[in-house]
Amino acid sequence: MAVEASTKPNFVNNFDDDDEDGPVVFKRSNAASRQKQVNPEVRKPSPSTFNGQNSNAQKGKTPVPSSKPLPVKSPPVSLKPSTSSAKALPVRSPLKSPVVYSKASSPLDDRLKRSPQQNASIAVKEEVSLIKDSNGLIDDDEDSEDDKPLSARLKGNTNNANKGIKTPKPDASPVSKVNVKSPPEDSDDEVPLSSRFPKSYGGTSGGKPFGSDEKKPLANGGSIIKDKQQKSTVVPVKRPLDKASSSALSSAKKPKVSGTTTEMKAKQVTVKPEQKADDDDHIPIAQRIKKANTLVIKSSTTKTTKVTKSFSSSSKQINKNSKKIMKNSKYSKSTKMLPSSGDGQKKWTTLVHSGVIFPPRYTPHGVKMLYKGKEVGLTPAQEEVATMFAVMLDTDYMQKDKFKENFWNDWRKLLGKNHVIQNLDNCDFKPIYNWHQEQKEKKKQMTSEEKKALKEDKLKQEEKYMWAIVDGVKEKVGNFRVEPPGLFRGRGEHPKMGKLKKRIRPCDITINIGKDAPVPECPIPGESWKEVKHDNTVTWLAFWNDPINPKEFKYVFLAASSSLKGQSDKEKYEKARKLKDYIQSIRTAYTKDFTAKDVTRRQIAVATYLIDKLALRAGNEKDDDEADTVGCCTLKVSNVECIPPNNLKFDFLGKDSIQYVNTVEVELPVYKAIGQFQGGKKQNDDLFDKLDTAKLNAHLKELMPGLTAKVFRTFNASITLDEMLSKGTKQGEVAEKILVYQHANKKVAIICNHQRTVSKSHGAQMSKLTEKIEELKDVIKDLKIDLDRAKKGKPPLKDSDGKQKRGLTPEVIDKKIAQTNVKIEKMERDMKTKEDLKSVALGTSKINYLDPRITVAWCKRHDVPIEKIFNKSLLAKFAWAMDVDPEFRF
DNA sequence: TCCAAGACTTGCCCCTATGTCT
DNA sequence: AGACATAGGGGCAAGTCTTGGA
Repeated sequence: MAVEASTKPNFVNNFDDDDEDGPVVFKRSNAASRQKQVNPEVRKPSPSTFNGQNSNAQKGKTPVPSSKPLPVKSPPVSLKPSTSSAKALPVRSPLKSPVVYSKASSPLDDRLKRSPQQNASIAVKEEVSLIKDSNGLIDDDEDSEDDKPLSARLKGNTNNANKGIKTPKPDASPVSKVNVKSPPEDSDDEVPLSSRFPKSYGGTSGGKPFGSDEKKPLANGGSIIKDKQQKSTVVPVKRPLDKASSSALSSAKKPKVSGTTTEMKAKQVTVKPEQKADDDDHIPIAQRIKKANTLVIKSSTTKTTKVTKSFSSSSKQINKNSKKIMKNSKYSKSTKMLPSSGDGQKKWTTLVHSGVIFPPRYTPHGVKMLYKGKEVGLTPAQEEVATMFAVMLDTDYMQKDKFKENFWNDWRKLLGKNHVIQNLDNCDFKPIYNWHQEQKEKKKQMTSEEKKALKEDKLKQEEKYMWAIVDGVKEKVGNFRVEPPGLFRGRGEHPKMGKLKKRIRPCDITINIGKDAPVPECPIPGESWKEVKHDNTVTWLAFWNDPINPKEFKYVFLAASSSLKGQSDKEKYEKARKLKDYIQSIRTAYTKDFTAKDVTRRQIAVATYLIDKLALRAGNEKDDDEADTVGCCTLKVSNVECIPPNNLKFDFLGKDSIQYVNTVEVELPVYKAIGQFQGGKKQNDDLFDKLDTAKLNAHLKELMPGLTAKVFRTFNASITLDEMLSKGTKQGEVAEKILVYQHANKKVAIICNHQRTVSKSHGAQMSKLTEKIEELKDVIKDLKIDLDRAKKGKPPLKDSDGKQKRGLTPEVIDKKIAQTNVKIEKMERDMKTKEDLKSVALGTSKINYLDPRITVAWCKRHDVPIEKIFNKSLLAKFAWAMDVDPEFRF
């Protein structure tokens, strides 16, 4: 149904392959020069053989075809007048200015009592541990066990008595305190299973009592290691279990390609200003009904009766901030959300955008690489690819044979059979590498004016691509830049790493745009889009097939701050909140099924338990041409070790080949079931051989409409935050409250196993801090001596320069000692925090798992300026959550 | 019922701008 | 002013889940 965008035949394109001869206007982007180290710590300087160097920074400016301003009319309804370039379109503002909240929301259950959980062990990569030990300061409850698996750190344990560190430990509570009180039956339900565990099942185990910690989802992290496992062939055995995913809620998705169609000749765009939030005229009745249902469900929690109490300082801050953002963007924004997408169909009514921008064409640098010590001339196309490789000489990819092999296979095709270069081993890319380094250096040396000019220039070229007009509202586009060519950098042991990711051309790209909107002009003269669609059941603006895996797509979407994304974000969290109402029965159900006779049923029960307790991902099947990683449903026998009496040790590579290592005490029936599932299987066989994510999710949907495995992650993350914040926040300084927040954030990150590589300079930084602390301690020693002397009427000691110190009365000295002590304490605290978080990534959970309303409400309740927690982008992304009632609880 | 296409979310790392310290 | 540290944002890979169609 798609319509041809342009009438021009493609044959003209002189786009890329033909770069050499290419008259084209492009320059390659410098993406290729970006180096990513797989493992920075191991990074070795370029291997002898290939020495390369880098490519050009192709950041050139792409000649952007003249773009005519869209003939968009500004909707009369725009909430705020836009400024300047805003073209009078209303742009959704990230924040609503007046932060008002309602008092309506229910005080919410504080029944969520959960205790901390976990223990586990991780193999977090480190290099710093040494230092840590020497410092002797890194531990305190739960915070400093860097070498432990992330999850392990959650435990309250750690007998460290905070060597001298007086960190106001924010909330030792939720994590380390054992929740002894036995709440009413259901009180715990909303809490991650793990938290309840001990009570319910008091797993004997000689192991440490499950105690507090283990109750929440255990997580943990580990080093980033890759390993390869083979996929065992699974013989899916079906189970009658799931009747066509009953869930009324689910389903109902897109009616495929809507009106793409032929007639699309760009007409004048007429953006309808009208519809916004509540207009569902365009929604099919069936959906409206659904929508209505949804609303009912949500009503109690979501609706915020606007009341006027604006809350103190924080609110002001928010206002201020929002203004700032608006000012920056120069656009006004509407504050209303789009109508709930309900389940689906129509995502927009009118859509106008400018398409995508292409990376600049490759500009040959002419630097010759060596083959067997002699210079070799390459064509621009050959040189381009050689350069992609050369710039990666100092990355870990050079240690990977697969990378080199794949690169060589693709490059040699370009070289041709009879080329001088016959193998990679005799290649020396160093000259190119060196050239690239020089280019980088030059760029660095540019004056700030030059840099600024470049930046402005780029902005000017890109401006028009940055925005889309959705239903009359100006929204930011996310990734409007087409990915430049480069070598594929797969993570872990990806079988395709090193392959050439070819240049994307207009004829690879499908555009999706409103029927009445003008089709974006193809920026490459003589070329045309592959197709132009008008599908309003989807949100993408453009896509192309991934050159590495043509079966997959790369989409251009709106930015995270857009209403469309905000809406679905909100729905995600609402679904997770809904799980609260079902969690008890779900847990009861799967507990019962631990001993079911039907194996599939038992596997579903155990898998659900693991997903709930450990926040594991679902674990879809993967192809052989992907890195060998697993999730819950794809765990291999070898990934789980049974340790009597009832502990399970998990060790596997999860998403992004991040290692998950965690030893956890489980309920006896689970322990036994795992043993049974392993029985008679080989190490590499699937642990859950009767299960896959489709079956699992179908089952979950029977328990709660719309429930899928990943909802548990959101649920557990958010509820953990909510609980820790509400239990851990005390009266006091804002800084202390922020610590409480960070602490909770960290815990969630650990639960979700969100890791990051330890920075290269971490060790050095720690040593430096230690040194400074030692120096200050020496200062104190001297001061004490002076104090002593001063009290006896003697003059103070001479300073390091041998000069006599003056004016040191005992009072002055006392004061100095106190000040220095404060300094030391702060440094020690900082150091501890740093050590603590060196391998934990806090951002991921903040962006994806923590319901922002929890944060906003907490900020309001405790007078913490929201921008202390959310940066500019998060404020924009979570605009929809800003007016939440301060009493909101997840 | 199964598979694969399709759409969207999640996740880690790199680079750059900015802030802080010396 | 230069060195260093850090936050933020972009980039893009890698997941999850739904749906259409055989």
